Amino acid sequence: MDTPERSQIGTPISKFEDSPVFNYINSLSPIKPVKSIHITQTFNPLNFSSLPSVFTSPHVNSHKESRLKRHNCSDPSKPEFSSENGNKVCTNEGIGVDATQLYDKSAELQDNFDSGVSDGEASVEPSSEHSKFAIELPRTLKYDCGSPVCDPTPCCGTEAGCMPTSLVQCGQEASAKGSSEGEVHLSEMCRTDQTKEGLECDWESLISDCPDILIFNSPNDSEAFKGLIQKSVEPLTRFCSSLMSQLPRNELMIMSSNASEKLDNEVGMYMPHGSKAVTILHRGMRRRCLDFEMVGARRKNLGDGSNSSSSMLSQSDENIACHDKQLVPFKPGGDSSRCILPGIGLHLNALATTSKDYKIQSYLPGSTASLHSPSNSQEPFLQSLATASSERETDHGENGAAPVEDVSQASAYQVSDDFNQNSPKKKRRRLEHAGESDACKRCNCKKSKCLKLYCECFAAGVYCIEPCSCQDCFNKPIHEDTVLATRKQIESRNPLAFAPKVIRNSDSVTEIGDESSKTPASARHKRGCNCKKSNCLKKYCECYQGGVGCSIGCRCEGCKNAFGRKDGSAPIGTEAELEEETEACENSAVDKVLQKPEIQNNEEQNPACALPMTPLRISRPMVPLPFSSNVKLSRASFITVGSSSGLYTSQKLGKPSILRSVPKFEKHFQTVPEDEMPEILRGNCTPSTGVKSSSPNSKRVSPPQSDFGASPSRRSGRKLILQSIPSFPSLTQH
DNA sequence: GAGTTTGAAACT
DNA sequence: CAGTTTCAAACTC
Repeated sequence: MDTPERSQIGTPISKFEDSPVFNYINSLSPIKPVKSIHITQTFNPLNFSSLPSVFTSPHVNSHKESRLKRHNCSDPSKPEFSSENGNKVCTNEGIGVDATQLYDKSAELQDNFDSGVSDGEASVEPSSEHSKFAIELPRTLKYDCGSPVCDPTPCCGTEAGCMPTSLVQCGQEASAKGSSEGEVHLSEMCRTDQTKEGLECDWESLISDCPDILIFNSPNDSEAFKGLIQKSVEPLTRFCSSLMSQLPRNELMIMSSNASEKLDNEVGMYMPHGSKAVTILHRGMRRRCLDFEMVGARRKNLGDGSNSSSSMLSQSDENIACHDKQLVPFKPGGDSSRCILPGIGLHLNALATTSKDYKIQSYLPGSTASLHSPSNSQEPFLQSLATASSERETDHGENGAAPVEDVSQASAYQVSDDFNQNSPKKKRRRLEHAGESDACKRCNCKKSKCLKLYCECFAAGVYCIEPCSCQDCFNKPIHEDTVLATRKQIESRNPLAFAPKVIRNSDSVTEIGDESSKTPASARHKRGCNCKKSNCLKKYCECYQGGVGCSIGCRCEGCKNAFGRKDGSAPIGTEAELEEETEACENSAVDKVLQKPEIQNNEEQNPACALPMTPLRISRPMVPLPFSSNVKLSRASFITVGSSSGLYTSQKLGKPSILRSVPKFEKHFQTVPEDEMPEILRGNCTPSTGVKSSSPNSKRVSPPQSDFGASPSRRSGRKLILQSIPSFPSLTQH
């Protein structure tokens, strides 16, 4: 349905005109949709018609295209699109683009929309240029309208007409006013990493945010407009939600806080409670990840509306924030560092990354960041958008064995998927052997339907994919509802269930001098292990698997964890860490071997990574760690969502660490401005508390919490923790 | 590749 | 909260 309509749109009138929205817009705008034709053409083929195909297989479909786009655009030099709009165009696609570019792009896109669809008030700009972009638009639009969920008719039809206008206007304004300014209504626009934008938009917010832009003859008009938009919103939001669920692994979707919230509200049914509509997939993630955020955190943003950079709580928010604020400031040349997404994977949400100073490192707690890359920082984030594919390739390429995976992952997950090996197991092993097991693990569930934490995929917050050899798998986009519901259920039972199991201190990386910090010891398993026979020397041990030492929180027996034994009596604090680290150092050659990889990882995680990554760097991390920890972490990080509980935990714990291990984390802490801290973190976030209490594992988690919770200084502690995220150090306080 | 071991997750 | 069962990964042969 969509397709035909859309295509027709190009032919100016036809059905499109019929849509109420369209009509409304037309009435509003002096300009007539002559140019719509351009758009139409573009849209028809690509976007709407093939929606199902596009979304259906997140893994494959979108990637291919995205990939192509990326390549094309990634190259700034490429003038193809550039010309007038050129850079912008590329930006959309190319992740690598600067924030500014992105910003511009959004504006352009909007423009495009205008020209293509209805000019509405935006009319101001000449559409001629837009036509050029039209080509690209379709691409972007694809994602938008394609979704089956979305009502083709209302959604697409209207979208084309409506969205563009409103958005365009806002975007134009923003761009016009100030690209320099920082404020960006553009942010309101939705974007996917590559070019797919416009997925979701908060119409209301747009309208409210861009009062200047939108001109209504009368109050009634505005209301009417809203109404129209609203109508279209619902399907749109649905579509978005579905879209998100189906986004290709590498895709990054960025929404404004408002938009995201709206989505959440609208799509609540689709999204897990408190989860963010925004889905962020990063390199590490090949699959779509659901980002579950604390709603509360987000709320703040909402309130902030335009500027509240400070309040960004969730990842998505962060992202948004970056785009909104930071991105704008961004210069192409760049401070890559500015918009640093703390850890992409992790709870990005929890971390508020607004400040430029932030270094990814701090955030990156081991969780996500660690992953391969440098992506930890926002910059990486941005880069990733632009260059995700390239990076991956690089990274893995270095590994040597991994290349296949990386490559595949990088640009097209499909590839990896396609990269069929005869048996799933083999595939899996292959990958693992490649050393990049981390990239993606595949599960082999038989009875859990991949809806329990037994399933690594599910636990990681990712859908199972072809390579999985699971049976009766429900962990697929098709069963999204079930997955979300189950997830929710599990989270209700244990808020930390989806938190990264291992919390790492990324700080170490920052401080080059400190090798000790780099040691796994700095990281700890959130709950600790309970090993009895493995002596914490095998992967059965989650601590060992995660490449971290055991801590007091562990209930293991006969612990011989190479990364650090739990000292029953020893305080966990910094000292403990030091001890552990020392031990680790002392460890036999084996340990050393093991440790090395870890260190490397840390480095990668390190904020430094945020800087443009050199292939070397990338390569290092890529090196297969003896432990798959990286992998898991990476995954986990993405997943985490949830509740961020992990973060919270770490935070609480972290406090103490700050006191003792000031040197390590100090920097980070300093860097972090309170303003930027998420509400949750700042305040007594109930969530954290709740998490603690609720968590079944409270055993380990709770201790630190309780201790800290009592302390008045909590706040500061949290801050510190957030940045550094040393989970266990906190224990030391005692 | 099949079977065993292990410990987390889930259940009672 | 503790004990038991279930489950799937890790490991061994």
